[in-house]
Amino acid sequence: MTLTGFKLDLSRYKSPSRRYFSRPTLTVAEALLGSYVRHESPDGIVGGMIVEAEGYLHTEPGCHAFNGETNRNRAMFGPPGHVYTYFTYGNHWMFNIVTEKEGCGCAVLIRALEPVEGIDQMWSRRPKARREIDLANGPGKLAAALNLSRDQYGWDLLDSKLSVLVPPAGYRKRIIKAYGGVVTTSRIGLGENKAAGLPYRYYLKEHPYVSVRIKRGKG
DNA sequence: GAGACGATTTTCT
DNA sequence: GAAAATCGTCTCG
Repeated sequence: MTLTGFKLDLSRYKSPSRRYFSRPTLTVAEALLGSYVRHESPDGIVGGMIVEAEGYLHTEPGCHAFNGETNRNRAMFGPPGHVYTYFTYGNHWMFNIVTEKEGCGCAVLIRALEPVEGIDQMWSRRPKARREIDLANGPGKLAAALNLSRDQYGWDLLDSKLSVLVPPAGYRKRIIKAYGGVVTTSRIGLGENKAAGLPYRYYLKEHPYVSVRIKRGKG
């Protein structure tokens, strides 16, 4: 039983195929809600259910790949289902999943999750958190809680210590319903001239572990 | 090699 | 609600 009352049955989750990640970025971003991220880190397994994600398309300036390939964003141009991590604001790592065809430059930012496995380890990696809800309700917090950083850059989610597991369709529908459906809004933290208004953010409406609830856009 | 900036978090008012 | 903290990456010279 999780803190939110919904009984998450991890045994029903399975590894997706490569095709799961090669679909359109926004499709993947929404599909990842209710999915599970699991990291078999050296200090133990940590994992949780994704409750918030954002899509980034190479065609819009909010995306790191908008201006082409660089040393930093190279992983975004790799095969789908691989990991793109980057460092920002002097302190924080962000965890992204590459989508669409290889060479596309598209990805999904995982912004929040509900801790399920390895919660003790998450507490140790998030010493400033006061409540369990604060362990991973933001992209920087999430990466810290899951022990993700430069080390995971370019990893394959289908063949590494870091993986995504997806629930059966019917079970996923129950999850979505349990949390009041999916909300679509504009993305968080983008400058005004960086396609800030595009509705590429998705989260579980009533889930308490979502990072930010007030932002313009539909929903 | 210098300067500007950021897909954030935390603390203080 | 405002602002500091903090440093890798990119751009330009």
